[in-house]
Amino acid sequence: MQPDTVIRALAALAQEHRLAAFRLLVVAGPEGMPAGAIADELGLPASSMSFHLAQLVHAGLATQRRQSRSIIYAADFDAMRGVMGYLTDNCCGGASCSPVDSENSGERSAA
Amino acid sequence: MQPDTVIRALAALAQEHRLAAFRLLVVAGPEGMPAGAIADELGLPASSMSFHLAQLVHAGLATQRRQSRSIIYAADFDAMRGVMGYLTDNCCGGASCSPVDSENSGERSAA
DNA sequence: TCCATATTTCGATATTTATCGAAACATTGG
DNA sequence: CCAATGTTTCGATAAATATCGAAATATGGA
Repeated sequence: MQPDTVIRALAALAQEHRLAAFRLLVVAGPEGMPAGAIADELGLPASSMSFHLAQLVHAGLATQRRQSRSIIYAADFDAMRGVMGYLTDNCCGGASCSPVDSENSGERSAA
Repeated sequence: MQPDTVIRALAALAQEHRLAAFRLLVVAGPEGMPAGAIADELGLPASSMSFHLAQLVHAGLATQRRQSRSIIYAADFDAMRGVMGYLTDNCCGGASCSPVDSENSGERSAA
């Protein structure tokens, strides 16, 4: 993953409403969530939400598909994995920054 | 780690020169690096570099200490760990987002 | 066809961010 | 005390971003 791609992804997540939206998409899983439901959940006007969702898509962190009248957004987990990989490789001092601690057997579900 | 803190950190890293600077600090380790050396490395005017380094410090990702005439910046690895933990916990679908291939993916792009 | 629903695009505006030279500030050495 | 060095702060400006109502664009159903 190239620095420019990472920067776009980080910029997309570095905003209150987009981070919240992305978290909703992560919870929603591969099936995704319609734009209106996300806007309702976050209490944002449709046009503002559309603006932010478009940025997530443009950053490669979310996908977009139409289903009847709704447009369904879904998190792109591969892209997020790529970002995490880049940060681990380039922005962490060795393995000490790895989110999966050595004592933990590999799962870090809820904290 | 609170969303607001994470957002500030992500915003700090979501900029070409700051991401490059932070990577230099990560390589430099706890001893850190003087502002001038970072500016030289990145080919930026001192005032621009100072602006970006201040943002890294304000975001909590770097520390600042004076040593004689130089001001030494160093990466705050705990803060970075905190960011990684938040992303893993909240922005990844379970453990599937863990960068398992970080060791053998020979990707090493320059910033 | 006509209307309701779901979402995006447009337009205008306010805020934030990035840039960099010049000037100011702090520290060291002569 | 004065000059040199390393860095920050100031000022001005350009560019990007966030906001949201209104209008436009799809889709589905009566």
